[in-house]
Amino acid sequence: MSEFTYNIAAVERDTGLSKDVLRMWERRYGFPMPERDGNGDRLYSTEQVERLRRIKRLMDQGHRPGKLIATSPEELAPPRRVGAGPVAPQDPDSELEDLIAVIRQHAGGAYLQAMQQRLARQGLQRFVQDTVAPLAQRIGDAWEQGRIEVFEEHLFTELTVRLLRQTIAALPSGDRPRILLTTLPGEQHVLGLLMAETLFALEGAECIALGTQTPLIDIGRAAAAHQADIVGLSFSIHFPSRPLPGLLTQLRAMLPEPIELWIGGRGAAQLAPRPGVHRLLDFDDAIATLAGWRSVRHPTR
Amino acid sequence: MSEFTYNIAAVERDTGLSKDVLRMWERRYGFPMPERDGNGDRLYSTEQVERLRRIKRLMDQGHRPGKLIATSPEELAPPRRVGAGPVAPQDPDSELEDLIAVIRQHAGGAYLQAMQQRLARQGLQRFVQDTVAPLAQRIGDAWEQGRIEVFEEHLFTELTVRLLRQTIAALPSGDRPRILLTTLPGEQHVLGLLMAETLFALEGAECIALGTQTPLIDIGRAAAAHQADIVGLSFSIHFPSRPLPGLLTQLRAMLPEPIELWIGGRGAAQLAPRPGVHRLLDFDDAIATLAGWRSVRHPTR
DNA sequence: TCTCTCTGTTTGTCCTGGACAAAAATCAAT
DNA sequence: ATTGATTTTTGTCCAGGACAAACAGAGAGA
Repeated sequence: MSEFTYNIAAVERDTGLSKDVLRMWERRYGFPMPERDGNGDRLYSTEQVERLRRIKRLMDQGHRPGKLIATSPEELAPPRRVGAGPVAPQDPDSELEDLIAVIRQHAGGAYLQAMQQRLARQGLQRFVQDTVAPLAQRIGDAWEQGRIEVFEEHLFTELTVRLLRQTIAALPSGDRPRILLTTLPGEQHVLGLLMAETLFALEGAECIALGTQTPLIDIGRAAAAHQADIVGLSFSIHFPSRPLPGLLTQLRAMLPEPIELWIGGRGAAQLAPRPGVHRLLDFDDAIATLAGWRSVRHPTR
Repeated sequence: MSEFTYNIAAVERDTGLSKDVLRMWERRYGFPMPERDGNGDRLYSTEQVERLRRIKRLMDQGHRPGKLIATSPEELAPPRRVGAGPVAPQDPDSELEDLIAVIRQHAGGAYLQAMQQRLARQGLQRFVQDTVAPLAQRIGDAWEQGRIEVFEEHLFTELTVRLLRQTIAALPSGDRPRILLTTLPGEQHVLGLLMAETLFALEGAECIALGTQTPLIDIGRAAAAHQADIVGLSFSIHFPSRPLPGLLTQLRAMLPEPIELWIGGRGAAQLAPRPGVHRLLDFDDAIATLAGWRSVRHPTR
C-alpha cells in the first residue's frame, strides 16, 4: 500500500537502532537487506521498518536480536490488530482495559473524565500506583501485541502527563528534602518521572523538575545551584543499558558527597546495585527510601 | 578542574553533532583533536565539548562551521558569565530581563508568580505573544552569550510549559477546525507547539496534542483516526534543515487532500515555501490563517 | 547599480570492511 | 546446584573514500 522509503538516518530515528547496528545486522544476519538508490545508499521499505520496530521492542524486553531475526519469518511477529472484540481475556482488572479501549477510540475527553473520576475515588497516591503505573505498563504491552498504534500511545502519554501536572500544581509547596528530578540525555520518557514527583510532593518534599535530557555536567551544576539534597533520575526500559553504569559513576563523582543519587524506573531495576546510588525498585520503595532519608537527616523532627 | 572525558557517542548526545561530523571536522579542520584511549577510541575533554556546544549554537543562528572553528581561538567565543550586575544594557523591555534574572536565581516560585501576574494583566493572547515568545527568544540569546546555564534554560522551559498547560486546561473545549499538533522525530522542543495550541484553542479550535516526536506514518494515521482538518507541526531553530523538505513532501503525500498541513517555528520560517504546506511566519500569521480556513470552509457561519 | 545565472567551494552524510571489548551463554568442575 | 572459565554474540568505533546538496561569489545582462 504505502511505497515510501526510508534512508538510513530516518530508520535510525524511527526505530532507535543506530546506523552502525543496521549495517552490522545486514552484514551478519542478512536482515534488513534494503534496496539501494542510484548512489548506493540504502532505502528501507515501510515493512522493514515496521519489523525493525517490533524487533527493537522485543529486545527491550530482554530478547536477543539473533534469535528474533531468525525466529520471526513473519508468523511470530505481528498478531494482527483485532477489531473491537473482547480485548484481553486474561486480565482481572477490566476497568484498566476499559480505559485502554477509550484511548483506542481516540476519545480524549472521555478518557480524562474517567481518569479524574478514578483519581477522586482512589486518592492521589493510590491513583498513581494502582491506575497510572499499571496502565502505562499495559499500554506498552498492548503496543507490543499490535493492539495499539504509536499515536495512540502518544495520546495516552500526553493526556496523562497533563492530568498529573495539573494535579501536582494544586499541591502545597513542600519542604525538605529538596529533590532535583530529571532524566539523562537520550531518555525522553517523562511519565515515570512525573509519577515519582507526584508521590514525593505528596510526602511533602520539594521537587525541582528540569524536564528531560539534562546533560550530566548540568545536573551537577543544577544540584549545587538549587542546594538539592537528592538527585532523582528516571530510566525507562528503552534506555540503552550499556553506557548506564559509566554514566552513573561519572555523575556520582560530580556530585558532592552529601547529595544522594536516586534512580528509578524499569531501566534502573535491571541494573546491578552500585555504591553511592540508591535504586528505587518501585513506588513503595521510593516512599520508604524518602522516609529513611528523613529519619537519618532529621531524626528528631 | 573537571577531568571527565567523553567518548564520541557522549559528545554526539550532548552537542547534537553526529559522529560522522565530529570525525570529519577533525580530518578537515584539525578541531576537535581529542586524545585517544588504549584502544584508539577518541576521548574528548570537557573544554572541547563546551566549545563544540557553543559552535553548534552559533551554527543554528546561521554561521558557518569553517569560519567559526577558524575565527574563534578562544577570544570570540565565551563572554564569561557576569555576576549579578547590570544584565543587558541594550534592552528596552527591562521587565523581561527581570524575569530572566529571577530564573538565574533559580527562584521557581517567584518566576511563576511574576508570570501569573503578567498573564492576568495582559490576557492570554498578548501574554503568549508579548511575554512567552520574546522571553524564550531572550533565554536562547542569553545562553549564547554565556549568561545562562543549560539547566537554567531547562528550568525556564519546564516552568513555562507547566504554566501554559495549566492555562490551556482551563479553556473551554473548542469546535472546528480540529487541529492535530505534534513535532517530527528529532524535534523535542515543545514550547512553540504549546504556544500555538494556546492561541488556536483561544480562537475556538479543537486541538489534539500528541506531544513531540511522532513518526511520520503515525501522524498520517492519527490525522485519519481523529478526522483532523489540519496537521500542525512546530520546528525549532535546531531542527536539521537538510532533511526537512523531503520529510514534508512525504508527509504531504500521506495526508488526504483536504487535510491541510501547517508548519511554524523559527525552523520553518527559514524554509522556502512549498505547495501544499502552509508556513506560519508568526503568531499573527497563524491566527490569520485560521480565520482564512474558516472563511473558506464555513463561509456562511 | 541592481538582479540573475553560473561555477567553484564548503559541508554533511553515506559507504565498505576491519577490529575489538563487553555482555551473554555455554560448558566444566567443585 | 553453584561457581568459574571459555566461547559466542553483539554493539561500537575506526579509517578513508565518494558524492550531492547548499552556499558564496563572480560575471553577464537589465
